[in-house]
Formats: sequence, C-alpha cells, structure tokens
Amino acid sequence: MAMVIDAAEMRRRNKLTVLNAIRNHPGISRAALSESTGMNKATVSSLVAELMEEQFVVEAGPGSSTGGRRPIRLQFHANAAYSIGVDVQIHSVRLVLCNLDHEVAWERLLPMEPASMSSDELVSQLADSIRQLIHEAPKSPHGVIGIGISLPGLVNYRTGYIHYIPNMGIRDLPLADILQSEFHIPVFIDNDANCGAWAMYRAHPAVESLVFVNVGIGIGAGLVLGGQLYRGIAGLAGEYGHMTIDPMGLRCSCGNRGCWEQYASESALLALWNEVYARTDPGLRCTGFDVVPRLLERAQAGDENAVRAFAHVGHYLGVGLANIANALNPELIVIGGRLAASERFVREELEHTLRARTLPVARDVRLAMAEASVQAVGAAGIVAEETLLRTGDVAGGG
Amino acid sequence: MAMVIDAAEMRRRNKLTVLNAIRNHPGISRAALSESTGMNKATVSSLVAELMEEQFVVEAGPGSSTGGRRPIRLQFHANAAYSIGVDVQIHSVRLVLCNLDHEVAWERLLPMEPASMSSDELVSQLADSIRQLIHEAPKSPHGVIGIGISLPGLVNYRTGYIHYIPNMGIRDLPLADILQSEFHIPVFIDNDANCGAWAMYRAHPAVESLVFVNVGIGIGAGLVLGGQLYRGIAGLAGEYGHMTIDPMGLRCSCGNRGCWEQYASESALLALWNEVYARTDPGLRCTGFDVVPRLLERAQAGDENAVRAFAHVGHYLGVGLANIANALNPELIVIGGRLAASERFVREELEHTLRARTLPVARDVRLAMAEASVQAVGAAGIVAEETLLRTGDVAGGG
DNA sequence: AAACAAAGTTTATTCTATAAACAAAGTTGG
DNA sequence: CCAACTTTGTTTATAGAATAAACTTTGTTT
Repeated sequence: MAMVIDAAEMRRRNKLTVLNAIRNHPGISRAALSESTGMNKATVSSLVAELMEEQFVVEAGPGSSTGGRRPIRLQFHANAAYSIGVDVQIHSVRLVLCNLDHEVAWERLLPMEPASMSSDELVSQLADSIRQLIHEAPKSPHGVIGIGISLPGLVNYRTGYIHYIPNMGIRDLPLADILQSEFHIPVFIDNDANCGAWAMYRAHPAVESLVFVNVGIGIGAGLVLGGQLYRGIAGLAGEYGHMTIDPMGLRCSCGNRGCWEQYASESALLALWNEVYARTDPGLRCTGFDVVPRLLERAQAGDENAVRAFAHVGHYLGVGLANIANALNPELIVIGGRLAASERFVREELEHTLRARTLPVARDVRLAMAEASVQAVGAAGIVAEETLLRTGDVAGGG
Repeated sequence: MAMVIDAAEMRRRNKLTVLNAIRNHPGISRAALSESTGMNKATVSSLVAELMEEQFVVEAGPGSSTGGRRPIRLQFHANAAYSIGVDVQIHSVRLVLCNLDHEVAWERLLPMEPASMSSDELVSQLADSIRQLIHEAPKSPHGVIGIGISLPGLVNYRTGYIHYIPNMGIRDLPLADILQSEFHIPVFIDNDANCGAWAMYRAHPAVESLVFVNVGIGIGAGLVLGGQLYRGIAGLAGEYGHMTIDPMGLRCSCGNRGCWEQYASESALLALWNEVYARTDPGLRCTGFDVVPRLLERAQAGDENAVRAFAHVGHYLGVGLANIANALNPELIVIGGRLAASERFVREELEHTLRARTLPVARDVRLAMAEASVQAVGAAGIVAEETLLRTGDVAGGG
C-alpha cells in the first residue's frame, strides 16, 4: 500500500522538502538549504538542479556576501503551473485560476443558480466554464494541472463522489470522475469548509492548526490539525453546525434542540430578524439569502435593530467558537461564508464572548475573517498541493 | 530538523513498517510481508533478520502449505521489553508493568494521597515504587526500557514539564527530567486523557480515530485522529470540560456558565445528589470522591434516587458526546475515569441521548467504557511506542 | 597582492532496495 | 514412488540515493 520507501521515494520526499523550504524562505541559497534541511550540499545541488529543470524553481541573482562567494538566491516559480478552483454555492458559482502560490490570476462569478438546476445541467455548465478558463489561462511551463471543486455538502474527497448537498437537487454524483474524463487532468472535490481551511492554512505559513468556520445557511467547519487537513472517517468531520448550545433551546431541522446553527447562522439571523425586529413591519422582512446584504446596509445606515441582530449572532458565534477553541486549542480561528462580510457588526461581540469563554491557555487564539473567494482558492490550492506532492510527474502541457 | 531521509532513515522506516505488519498480522510469513508491504522479498528477509537479532521478532514454526514450501510464521515478541506506566490521580497512584503488547505483567495501587503531598514527597515516593518495580520486572532481552506517567492536569509532553494540576499542590515541575536522571531510561509524561486514548487505540487495531473522555472531578478528552494522538498546540487539546452546554446555565469555576463539567462529571453528580436527593437527609450526603462508589452501592441496592442521579449525568454526558461525535466523527468514543465504573446505571440514558443527538452519518459511532487501569497502561504504551519508533537503539539492558 | 572565507560542484564511497537467479521444501498426479 | 510443479526464502549482482572530502569559483579582508 505504498508504505515502502525505496530510493525513488526517498528522493521524491527530499525533493519536496527542498521545494517547500524554498517556498517558505524565498531567496534562500543552496548552502542555507543544506544547513536548514540537514542535507548534504551535493544532495541539495542535485535536487535543486532537477527542480530547476522542471521549472518549479528559478535562480534570482546573487545575494550579498558574508565574507566569501556570494550565494545564488533561489525562488519558487509560482507561475510554473496553474490550477482551477470552483466554488459551487446554493445561489452562485465562483471560478478562479490560481498559480502555485494561491495567487488569483483570473476570477469570475458565474450567473448560475445551482439550487434550481439538475445534475446534468450543473455538470455541463461547469464544464463549459472550465473549458473556457483553461483556454484563457496564461502560458506556463506546465499549463493547467488540475481542477478543485468546493461544495457545500457531504462529499467524499477520496472517491470524488458527491453524496448529498442540502438545499440543492444534487445527490449521488461522481463529479470528479465525470470532469476528469472530460478534461484529462486531476480533479478533486472537497467540502467548502475544508477548502476554506486549506486556503487559510496556506495564507498563514506559521500556523500549524486552525479551524475554519463556514457560516452560511448552516455552519460547517474545516480542521487543519498539525499541518494536515483532518477529514475524519468517511471524509466527514467538522459538522459543528449541530453542536448543542442549549439542550432545551430552539428546535432544529435535525430533530434536536439548541443546535448552534439555530443561533449563529444566516438562517438564525433571518429568523431573528423576521420574528423579532421585523415582526410588526412586514415590509422589513427578508426572504432568504438576501438577509446579510440587506441588514448590512441597514446597519451601516445606522439602524440599531440591525446592529443588535448582528451582535446577537456574533454572541452565539462566540459561544460555539469558544467550545472549539477549548476542545482543539487551535492557533487560529477563521470565520468564512457570507456572514464574514459583516465583520464590522459581528466581530466585537463575537470576540468578547470568545475570549470570555475560553480557558486561559487557549485564550490567545487568533481570530480572522475570510474573503468570499477563499473556498475557490482553497480548492485550487488542494489540487496544486496534491500535484506538487508528486513533483516530477506533472501531467498536462503548457 | 530531521526532515532529511537518508539511507539509514529509509531503512529505519521500512523496518518499522515490517515490525508493525508483523504485530498486526501475527504468524505472517516473509513472503506475505513482501506482498502486503510491497517490499522486495530480499528486503523483507534482511529486515526480519535484523528484527530477530534484536529479539523483537521470533519465528514460530511453519505454517500450512498452499502448494509449495511451507511458510515460516513470524511473531512479534511482546515480552522482548517491558515499560512502566504510572497513573497519578488526586487520591491514588497506580503502577503497571506492561510488555510491548500492552499486557499487564504487574499492577499495583499505591496507598498514596498525591493531593496532600509536596512535589518532593511525590517524586521520592514515585521513584521508590518505580525502583522496586524495575527490580521485580521479569527477565527480558531489553529489560525495562522506559517510564510513562499519566497526570490529571496540564503537562507538556515534549518538555516533560508539569505546568499545573488542579486540586493538587503540584506546579511547575520538570518531572520527566527528574526521573530520567534518576533511572537513566526514557521518561514520558502526558495528560491522563491522552494516555487513556492511546491505550484504547492500541486495544482496537481497526480503529483509526477515537475520542477518550475522562470523566473524573472534571472532564477531559484525548483525541486519536487518523491514527495519531492529537495534542494540539502547546500540547493542550481536548479540554472539553468547559464546553458550553447551556449558555445561561450553571456557574462554573472557570467563570463561565453552563460548562459541561457542571452537568456530567463526578462533581456534577455530587452536587446533584447533595443538593437535590440528599437535601432533606444530611446523613445521605457525600463528601467528595466517595460519591461514585456510594451511589453505585445505593443504586445496586435499588435506590431509585441514586438511579435517577446516574441517569441525569448519563443524559448530559450524551449531550456533550453528541457534540464531539458530530464535530470529529470518530469511529469510537470511550468513557473513562471513575464514572465508567457505573456503566450499568449511566449507559442507557447516555447512549439514548447520544444517538438521538448525533447526525445520521455519525450515528453509528461505537461506545465503550474503559477499565480503571487504561491510563497507566496507555502511559506505558506511549513509552514503548516511542522506543520502538527508534528500533535499533533501544537503551537499557535486561 | 596574499590570505582567507563562503558557495557551489565534482568524485569516490557507502548504504539501500531491487531484480533475477537460485536453493529449499513442500504438493500433485501419474 | 518419482518427476513436474509451486511456493518460500536466500544469494548475488546491480542501480540509485545521499554523503564526505576534495576541489573550483568568487567573493572579502589585511
């Protein structure tokens, strides 16, 4: 089961170690690489030569001398290849083209409503957009090396199979296989929270463990623990949305009471607004996924009720996040999803509650908000990562 | 930083792969090892020869033929070495001597009250007991190879440093170093929940991820995720005791409200009993750590109030466990600590609540109760594991 | 200008896993 | 019972790897 380490595998791993060291220390020299990795200078030179031949590494001129020959600065060639990230949401689809450093070269929000489409329609429209994007990709040594797809539901990363997506008509769809046989490059699918988590992990090189909390219609979390995305058994972990916050609290669609989602999601904000603040004025009511932008507008205009509604959600987000912080002791917690856009009105109450309810040792957890594109970028990043792991046998041509 | 893989490291890893394959498949032949690991027959033979020389593996006679030469059955030699496990609790200390298969060769409950001892007293008494145990250990090729210590508090696994143990006078003690310089064999310390988790992981070879919930005066959890003990940043994870179960609930010593510990620990049972069921009869009241045995006795004798008290705790244990099951989707949840002894009166309500509050995908999580010695056995096991990782340079002499 | 220092390369060596040939010890079928 | 076949395990020659040490290159220092 690929557990053997032979000479080839040894070289592959050492090569990846060198590549990552260069990524994390741009401008490092061969000598410094030898020092920091512990490898012999000759080994480093040989591996770097291979990486340069593959165009993943380039020389970037001499550095400054420290009393002898000047070092040659090495750099990761982030534009050696591109990957495509797709973020399928209930009411939108986002496409990005990223280089190997998660930098977005091309981004587009498609005018689609996946919620009201059949599997076939969705697949064919995705394929059309991807085909176009591949066509428009900048020239690069390896071209477009893979496609990553972020999905808001139960998917199996290993098999590339969509089991079920709530609020959408998609079920039991081998999406990765379908697209792979269409485009002949690797296709990975993953949960949106996992994709977001991975993007944030790569954006914070010093962080080893983080929790990405995707706050949308429901709540899901992606866990990076010890530098690895933890997907749980059957590829399903991080279903924090149904964490019990109050045993005798609000009824949830899952059949229980007091689930976090009922207090701290978009749905919670919607219900709170319509049933409390907009109770006497039907004109104020929101209908669904318009709640965040509409309340955000009102809050910015000074509507105290809107501000209160955000604070309420912020408070309960803090309650749940404190549980996660205490349990997993991550270095960083990231809020993603549409609610992240209302940071200005959520963050204060959220952070206050979080700190107040976290044990002293976990209290200095950092808190960040994610941009709307992280899931797509993370999806693209996961593909790039999986491909670089196998450096040397990159498929596709530029 | 030991990230290089050279020829020696390659061989070490392959050797460990072979050793683990033999552990997991007792009686396997060299040919079958070659098949299952993917290594060449010659490589397997060579590695097995080394393992036999080190006495970690023995030949156990011929197997049955399948049309050719009969295979030679190989077995892990679990008694090639022993390790010591110590479980320090508030009111007791347990010592075990385990072989490499976590089998207990010697076990003893020491008549000690660590809560009322100074650091020096504790260390010297532990050292005395350990010295005696090393003396009485059975003869074996490698002798006693290390000491593992389970502690009910905040400890740093890497540095071997005790930061703080609640309800005890111990603080800022480099316990591992002290004992290591005394006995000259590796000493590891870890949180009791982590030790319990590791023991249960090893006791269930098919399980890749589990949560061990230690229910004592408080609640702590140990996490094995994807076959690895997850200790979090600063070696501190699994502080589930202060997970919020009810935002406006009971006050906790940590300053918050509604912490799980307040509903589902020994302390919770004690408070519930004294303040509700024993309210009118002071003679029934419990004083502290006697609550589980006393109520257990009453429940077994048919006292309905005692039965109700256990069921109450069982219910809230289920609420919290459902959160964990949803969040991490483990294959197995284990209840440890003193409360595990009252399985008969806790389990039904616990399991009912757990299943009712778990999402369908996580619902088939298995549930088990741990014996009182798991923490000590796990501590011994962690040492053995760490040592076998470095097979070839085992210290100590038999 | 001479001595020194650091970066990077070349060369000989050692260690590893592997493939292929081989030896050992069975089974099968007439 | 024996010859052909099968499977296990070992031996031998080979190729690929990282390494140490010598060496070249290109700087700085005195």
